Amino acid sequence: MDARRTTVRDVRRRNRSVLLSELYFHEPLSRQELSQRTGLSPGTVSNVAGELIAEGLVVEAGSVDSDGGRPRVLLRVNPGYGRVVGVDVGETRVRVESFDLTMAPLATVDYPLDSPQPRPEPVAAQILAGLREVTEQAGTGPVVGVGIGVSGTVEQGPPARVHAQTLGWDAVPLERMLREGTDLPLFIDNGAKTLGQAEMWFGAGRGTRHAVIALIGSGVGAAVITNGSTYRGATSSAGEWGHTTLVYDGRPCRCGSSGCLEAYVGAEAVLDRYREAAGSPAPGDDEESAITELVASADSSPVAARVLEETAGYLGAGIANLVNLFNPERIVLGGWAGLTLGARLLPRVREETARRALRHPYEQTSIELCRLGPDAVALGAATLPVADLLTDPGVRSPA
Amino acid sequence: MDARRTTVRDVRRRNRSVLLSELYFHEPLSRQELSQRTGLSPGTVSNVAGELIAEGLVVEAGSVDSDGGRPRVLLRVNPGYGRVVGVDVGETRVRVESFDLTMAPLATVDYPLDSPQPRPEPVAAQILAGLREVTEQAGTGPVVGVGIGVSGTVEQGPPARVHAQTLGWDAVPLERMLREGTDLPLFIDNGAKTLGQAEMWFGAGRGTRHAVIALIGSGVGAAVITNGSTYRGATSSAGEWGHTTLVYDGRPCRCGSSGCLEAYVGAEAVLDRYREAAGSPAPGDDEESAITELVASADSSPVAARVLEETAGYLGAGIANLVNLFNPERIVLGGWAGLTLGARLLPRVREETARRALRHPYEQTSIELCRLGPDAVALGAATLPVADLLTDPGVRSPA
DNA sequence: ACTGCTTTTTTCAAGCTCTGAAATATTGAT
DNA sequence: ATCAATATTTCAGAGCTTGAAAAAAGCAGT
Repeated sequence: MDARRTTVRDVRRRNRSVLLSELYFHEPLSRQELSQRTGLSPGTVSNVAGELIAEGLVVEAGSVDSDGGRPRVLLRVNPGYGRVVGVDVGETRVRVESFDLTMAPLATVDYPLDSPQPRPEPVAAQILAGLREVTEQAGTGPVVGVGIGVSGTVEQGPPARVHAQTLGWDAVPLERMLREGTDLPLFIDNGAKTLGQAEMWFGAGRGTRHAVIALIGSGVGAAVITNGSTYRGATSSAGEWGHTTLVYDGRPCRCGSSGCLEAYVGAEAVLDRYREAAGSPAPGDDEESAITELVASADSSPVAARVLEETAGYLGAGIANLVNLFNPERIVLGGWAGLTLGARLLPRVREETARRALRHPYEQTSIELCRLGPDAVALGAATLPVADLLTDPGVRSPA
Repeated sequence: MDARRTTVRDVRRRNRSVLLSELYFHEPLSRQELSQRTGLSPGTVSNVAGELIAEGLVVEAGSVDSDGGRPRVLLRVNPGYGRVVGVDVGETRVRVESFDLTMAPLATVDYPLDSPQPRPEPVAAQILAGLREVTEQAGTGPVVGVGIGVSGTVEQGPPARVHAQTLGWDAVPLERMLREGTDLPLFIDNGAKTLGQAEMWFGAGRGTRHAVIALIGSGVGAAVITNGSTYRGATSSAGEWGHTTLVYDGRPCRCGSSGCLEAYVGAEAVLDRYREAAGSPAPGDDEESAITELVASADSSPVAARVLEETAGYLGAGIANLVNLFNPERIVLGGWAGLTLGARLLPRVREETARRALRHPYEQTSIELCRLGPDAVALGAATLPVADLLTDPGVRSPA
């Protein structure tokens, strides 16, 4: 099927990748441990590690006793080998953040969007300005790459194009637009997917290979991770959980269809349902505080309690669908509304999911809350160039 | 992540696989064409092909002029290298079928199941008997492997266990039970998945890498193919489309939940809905003829027309969910009921899907009918050992 | 028949890569 | 100092692919 030849050189590429990845996620490690973990012979580990050290990607860092014998020299990824930048193009602001190679944050800038439906050109300009800014601030070493998480679906190009209904963007060639201002490697992806990536590397998804990060904000989205990598489908718009029909011919959804999950458990939808049930809007200046208020009032207000109870039902059913279709090891519930609602509703959501999902896949799944919060979109985006580096560490020029 | 070392030997393994697969799906091919298609140098192709020929996996088959020069020698996979057996453990019978390596059918035997809830032991005995039978009948060459498609979810072991609610099987160690009667390599999988595999190789899924085979029989299932291979999830029970909630708190489903897709578009459910609407059961002795009758009567019976129209709506919504979540290139509608209903309803189903799915992923998808019919479960199962052979052609002993 | 021309296959030295075994390095204990 | 215990490095050996050159196999014309 996959008619791609393999040469001896690919062997080295792959083994460099295996070694570096192992080190990245389990540092510090001695050559000897590395040999055991990767299955490579000590000779090869020594050889490859030497190469990586010479290139500056890896550094020796102290040593540790080994009862009686020569001490083990510990190796780590060199955080200063280079920097990566993550960009979060949200619905209200552009955030640009830089990190060292081990994802320690270095600098951040935020730009508010001037309109809820900003034109793409100024946004691209903001991204480029932010890029310059964080690059000039703290940190040394070349920028290895830039990851960009956008709240919309991204058609992987080249050049990548962005379709974002909420921003009013249709097939915006963001990659080409940025390309005019920078030569750095660019990685553009959907924001929900980059957030999912962040949870997989550093949050509640750690250690699993099959997970779904279910995100509830004003809208609803998901990142599906299968076999350790983000599931994209044919044109990388997979995972549109929010617009999955849950209530046939139910409430109208902003996508034009009706009965979508988002029309029931999205923050906006929850508040709408409350308003209809209570006859008056939920208190709070904005969606975010309104949801918080709603959850807080559940103990005293029967109406709020009922709306939340119903929400748990819908959400449980939506999650059960994920369980049945994807059979993940873990479902991670996040997004700002997901966290607020989940803090109270998680046990009920688990029950409702159990009631509706098939027993066998349900038993294989744990349902948990996100650990990183909704601001991790930029972190996850910055992860993309690092992942690329780990997958194929070798094409780039040494520092 | 994937801490697996690679050695020089893997290079040969992979290239053997690439070459053999290319040949399998595009034969006949000359060495020179093979070199172009795989990207391997002529020298390597010659070398690897020679090895495969010596082992009997590949044969030279005629030659073809090449204007003016030395004629090209055509190569093909040797159909007589060995045989494969496919088993279909359905709800009413066990079918065992043998094929040559290129999937030309050689022999078939059927055994009716003595009860709708047969005990596993006699079924295993029937499989083994069928295996002996088809092996002794037509065909020569050793049996390379046996694939088994079971109507239930299969927990890939080892040993593989089968959970089949309709058969009344719970964690049946089918692999171990068969192992006592044969030493052949066994591949056990869900019947919907093997049928999907058959459609991918020889049916409506050919040429795509991302597809969903949606199957409607008495129940409803699906096989999801991503990146060219069947999606299994963490414990290989992924793709349970039929028990996905489509109508929140809707009709009760035999799985214990309610509002499942299966409770609306499964053959049994369609007939139930007709009975409720018409006040009398649909004509026909069994489910299959009843569905056929129902479709046939739609032009004259308003009730039948309405039930079918509603079915198209539910099915369209269910398919739209697949489109949104998996973003496939193609949706293939099959199963005996799916084919009968689809013959009439396909245009309406497409419309309903379009109405409910997101525009972008919908435009990437074509919706078609199965080409192989529901009997291809055994064919698809027999495909499993072949796929294994193509992936790693080398461990086995030469013919 | 023989020669020249064209195109396909095979052959082969070179250059990589991993491995297992042996050699070397490093440190604490005697 | 010397020994013992480990950790690393070195190195010959074997397996791969490659690109170039050589060989093979027809066809056409003389």
